[in-house]
Amino acid sequence: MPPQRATLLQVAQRAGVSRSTASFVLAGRHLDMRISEDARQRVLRAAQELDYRPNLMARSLRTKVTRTIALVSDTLASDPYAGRAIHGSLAAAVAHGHLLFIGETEGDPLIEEKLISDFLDRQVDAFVYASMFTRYVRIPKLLRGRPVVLLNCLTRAAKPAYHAVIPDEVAAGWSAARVLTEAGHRDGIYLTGTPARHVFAGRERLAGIREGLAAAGTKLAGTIECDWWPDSAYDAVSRALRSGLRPRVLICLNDRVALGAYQALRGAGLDIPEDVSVVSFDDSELAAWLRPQLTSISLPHYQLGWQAVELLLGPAQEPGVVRIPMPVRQRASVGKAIDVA
Amino acid sequence: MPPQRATLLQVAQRAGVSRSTASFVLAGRHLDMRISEDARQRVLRAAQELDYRPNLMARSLRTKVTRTIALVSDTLASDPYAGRAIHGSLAAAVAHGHLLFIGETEGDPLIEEKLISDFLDRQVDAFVYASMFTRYVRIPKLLRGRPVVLLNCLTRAAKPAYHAVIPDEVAAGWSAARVLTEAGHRDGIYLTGTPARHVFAGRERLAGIREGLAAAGTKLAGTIECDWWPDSAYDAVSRALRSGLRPRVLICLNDRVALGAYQALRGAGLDIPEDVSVVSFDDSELAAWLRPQLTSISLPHYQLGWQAVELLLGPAQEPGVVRIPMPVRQRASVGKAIDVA
DNA sequence: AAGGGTTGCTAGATGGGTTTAGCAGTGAAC
DNA sequence: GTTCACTGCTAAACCCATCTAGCAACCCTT
Repeated sequence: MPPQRATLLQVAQRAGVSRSTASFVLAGRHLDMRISEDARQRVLRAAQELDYRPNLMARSLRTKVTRTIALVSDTLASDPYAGRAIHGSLAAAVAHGHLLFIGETEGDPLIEEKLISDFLDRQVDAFVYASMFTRYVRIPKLLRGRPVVLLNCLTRAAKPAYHAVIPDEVAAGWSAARVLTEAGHRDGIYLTGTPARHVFAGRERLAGIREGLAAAGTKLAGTIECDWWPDSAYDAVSRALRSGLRPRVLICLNDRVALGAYQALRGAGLDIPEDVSVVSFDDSELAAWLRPQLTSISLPHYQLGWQAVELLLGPAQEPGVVRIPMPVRQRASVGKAIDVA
Repeated sequence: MPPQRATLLQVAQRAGVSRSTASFVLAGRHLDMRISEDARQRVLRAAQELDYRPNLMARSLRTKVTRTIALVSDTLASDPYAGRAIHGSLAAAVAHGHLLFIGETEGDPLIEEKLISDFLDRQVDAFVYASMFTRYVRIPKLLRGRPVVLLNCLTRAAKPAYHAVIPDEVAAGWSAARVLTEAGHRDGIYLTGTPARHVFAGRERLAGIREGLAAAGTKLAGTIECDWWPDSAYDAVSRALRSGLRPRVLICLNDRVALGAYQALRGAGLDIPEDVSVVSFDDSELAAWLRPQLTSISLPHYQLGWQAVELLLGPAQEPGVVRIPMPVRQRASVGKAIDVA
């Protein structure tokens, strides 16, 4: 049996004023409304004595502002690391005095519509529309014209109507290339993992890698094709090694691929980074656990989530695509190139 | 500019009835209130034509029920896997027609108080109070006497006032022991990882392991002390192997420890499971990625989250501690014991 | 003494629902 | 012809804030 909350009426009565006066005082509008200092003090004291907290439902009913936002994702909560995007959104929401609802659509348009309706029925102020993988999306009808920021996804509109926050994958590709070229690597650089055309991260990472290597006057020696999972990478890299391939560098399209590559290289008796350097993307927990620790270009989930909510609740800006830098986590898997001249 | 929502008044006017009548019809209380079938149909049609959806803020103001719950955690959203508990809670909440707020206290009592106040101001119906690590907690003052379920934590109260949902770690210890004894292992079984007394999971897992082994007429040969991280485990196991220890089985207190153990065993030229069998706890993603795949006793985060909300919103039950089974994920890291007789 | 300005406050409408209490109208019973 | 029950509905209170419009009291001016 928690204590009954005091209402504004009770505060007003205790202070000997009307509800209106109490409301003005507590809203800090006493100057507007010319409330005497004496009355003000009485209201403030009464509110404190009764431990008054306004009923935000009642306030919101009147003001149409709930100070709540909803994060609608496809499967964000399911993914271990993408959960950090939720964490970042949450932190930014709280920093702006808002609370955060979360909801998952499982990628199902019917669930999505139901979920958004439920949020609208509760009068949420704004939405973060998030995707697990970076991709193009259509804004659901119910969200059109409302305050929405896209998290890890984009619309195809020529003139963007919404903010979109995505990781800067092209720059990340450049970073990976720079890590290698600065260590003197120019030859035997193989991409590991299939950069499927429809996978945003793969396409852009590859583009950045190509540009970065080209800028340093070199290029990829080839690609070891595989899915983005340890198993597939292990098989592919093992096969490549057995067929006589002797890479000097593997650029793995994510850390899971790197794990598979590590296992394959170890299995073939090759040392990292003495025989083969490895650089990867994502900087998941795994990267710091591998031996040697893996140099990886970080996917800043937390920042993505934070920035999305910041665009939603911070000072208004022209809608557009915000690309969040992917910082390099330099560790021990990239060695100096041996001069073969 | 999203379309203006129709109000109950507009529905009533279009149907040619009063707000009261429209409300009764839409609440399905037409029999109670003796509304003619004709009037009922008119209201229903009007509601459909106007695409009427009730304003839940207004309803909640009156009924004191918001159909929202709050998940208050210390650092749950930060942890990759514990995020699945949020996912489970979310799914259960939605299944009961509720929406879920989340909030993080970072373990700070001041933030916690502020956060809970914010939730109470928004009239949430109930709380899930969650902890990252299983541990004893005190219920915050503001939550006393309200509907609260503890997720992955416990109170010390002799007579429990709240439901608590925790993983059944003792049974998990038994399971680990059973996996080994059924494969014929009796000797050279080493615990890996320090089961600190104040760490619930460690204490209970160890107790279960001891009981399980004893029931099969054997016991632990010793403990390789280390923190619950790959690095520490790698160092400790490497050191133990160098000092001449020849374990037949390592029971790792979690998958990260198992990763370190794998690395150390591999480094010493030992094969898994031919030379050494490994069993572990948590069944994180990692377990399926290691070579050979790791047999691990699963920490069912999703189930924990689901069950907590189920206890909150499902049929009322006597408060008490609910232990969620930790299923065995049998993979390839445990081999048959070689008969040394 | 009438008119105007200022000060300090309040009545009451408003938001959009739920729910209690009760009112007409009809038909049947006595 | 009165009483009664029943049917079908509605007025208005209620939840708890916000906020517009305006009132009473006082002082000052002319």
